Amino acid sequence: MSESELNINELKKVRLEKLAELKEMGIEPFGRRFERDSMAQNIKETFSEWEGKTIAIAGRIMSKRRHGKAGFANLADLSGSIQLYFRQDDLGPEKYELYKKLDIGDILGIQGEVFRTQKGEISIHVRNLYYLSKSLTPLPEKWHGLKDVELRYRQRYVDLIVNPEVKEVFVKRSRIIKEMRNYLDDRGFLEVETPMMQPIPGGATARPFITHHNALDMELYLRIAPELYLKRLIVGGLEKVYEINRNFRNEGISTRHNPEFTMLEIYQAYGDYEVMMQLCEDLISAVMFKVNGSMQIDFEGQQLDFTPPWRRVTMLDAIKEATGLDFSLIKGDEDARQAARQLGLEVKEGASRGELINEIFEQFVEDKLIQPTFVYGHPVEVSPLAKRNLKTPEFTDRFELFIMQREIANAFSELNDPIDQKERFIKQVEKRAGGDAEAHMMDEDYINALEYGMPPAGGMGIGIDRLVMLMTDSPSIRDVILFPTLRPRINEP
RNA sequence: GGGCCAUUAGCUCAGGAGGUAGAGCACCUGACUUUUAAUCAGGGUGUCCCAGGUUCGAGUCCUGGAUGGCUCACCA
Repeated sequence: MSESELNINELKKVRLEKLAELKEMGIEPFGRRFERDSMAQNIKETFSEWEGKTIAIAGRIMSKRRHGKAGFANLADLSGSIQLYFRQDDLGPEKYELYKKLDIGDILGIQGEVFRTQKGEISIHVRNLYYLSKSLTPLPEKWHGLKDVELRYRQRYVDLIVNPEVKEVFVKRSRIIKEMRNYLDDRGFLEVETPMMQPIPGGATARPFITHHNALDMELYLRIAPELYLKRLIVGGLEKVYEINRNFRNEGISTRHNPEFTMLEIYQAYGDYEVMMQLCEDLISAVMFKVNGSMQIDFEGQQLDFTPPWRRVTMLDAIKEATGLDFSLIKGDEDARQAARQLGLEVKEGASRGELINEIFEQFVEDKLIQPTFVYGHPVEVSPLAKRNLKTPEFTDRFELFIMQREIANAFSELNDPIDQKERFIKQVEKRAGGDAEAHMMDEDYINALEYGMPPAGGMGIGIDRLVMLMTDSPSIRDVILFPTLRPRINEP
């Protein structure tokens, strides 16, 4: 006997005995294909059409109430759950014995007639039952469900079985993404796939995961963003492209950060950041309406209103509003450092005006942005891939969408000047040499692509997980990712 | 990575001031042919997260560790 068999608990032993008994009766406990013709919720919603009819249904036994020679059980499928009624006089002693042996968690195929009990519960009067899968491990308690968050994330399959609201979140997540695809496909955008493993990880400032390719004997990085590849496609003439896929960032984990997360990135040739702003507002509000049926949602007790148009404010105006500081009057780096110190910020040696503007924004403004708000006009220092603003070249044509203090989208007019781009890469490389592990690496091939000529373009990234959090009122990113990253646990299933 | 908190039965949780382990659900035995958190009678199934230490004695106190949650830092 192996150790795991020795350590098996009593509850499991009982089920293994039942399994053996089923086999002795000639019943295969792990069945095969079952042709079902109905779903639980559908039967309940349109009962009059089903009453008295014989149907076939399949699902998992979630509860059982036996009364001597008759009894009930509840069967759950994807749609919901429905009550089953078993009666020895109708089933015969052999099949009734199968009912008696049922455990909560077993997966059955059922044939029977739809009816309503004396107490009014729509039910199925079972005529035949087929074991499709015997459950050997008992499920958590029916009333409280599974609450232990660690177990919920580690064993999401159990979470999905016993906590119906979890299933709803992920069904909704799927619908949100589907509606995004519909929206973009309808407007002529082409969905593409670009490398997840990149020799130079670009398109964002973040630490990458490093891996190694044996045959090529080279380091590869899991992508931190698809941006530079998608823009190569804009150079190539695909004009309107998007990608919905995972990014990987080797950084801290929190309620808003998972090492792998899903981004939607969109690029449109001949557009700019204002086109993207419009697209962003249209896209998110359209998805919101299709999925939620309303432009208002509750998030952690806060009413959010997605009705367009959304507020638009420059970063400098937002700072002025929150702090009283008018950076249009604070010109040099030294004056900026002085102003930042007055706000109580710890100012790094040599911090530039643009960097400080960004820092002040993050410190004093972000947490005030509750309703959907576009903040635009970011300093060029923190926007190495964005086009400069024509009138104020120290700022870029860039915006971020904030909802509920979180950055949901980031977009800009794409920098298509290869000479400017190269200079900005060089600045990033200098920062990197100075110890900033998140600064960009030089990407010569990307410069090469730009040198062939990239049409002016607008580009945007939308964090899908955070949007799903908002739309499903989920406090943690782990609630919207089926299998969030956790430390592996030894000696546990 | 720092701070705070948590970890007890399959699940949800109690365990006062250190005295040798509890409840509900689940499970097992029996009764019950339209119940529904079914009911009734009986049964406790445990590495009290791990390793040390203090003590006559530790689920409880101390030290270290593991895992998780929140939070700060970092970021999207």
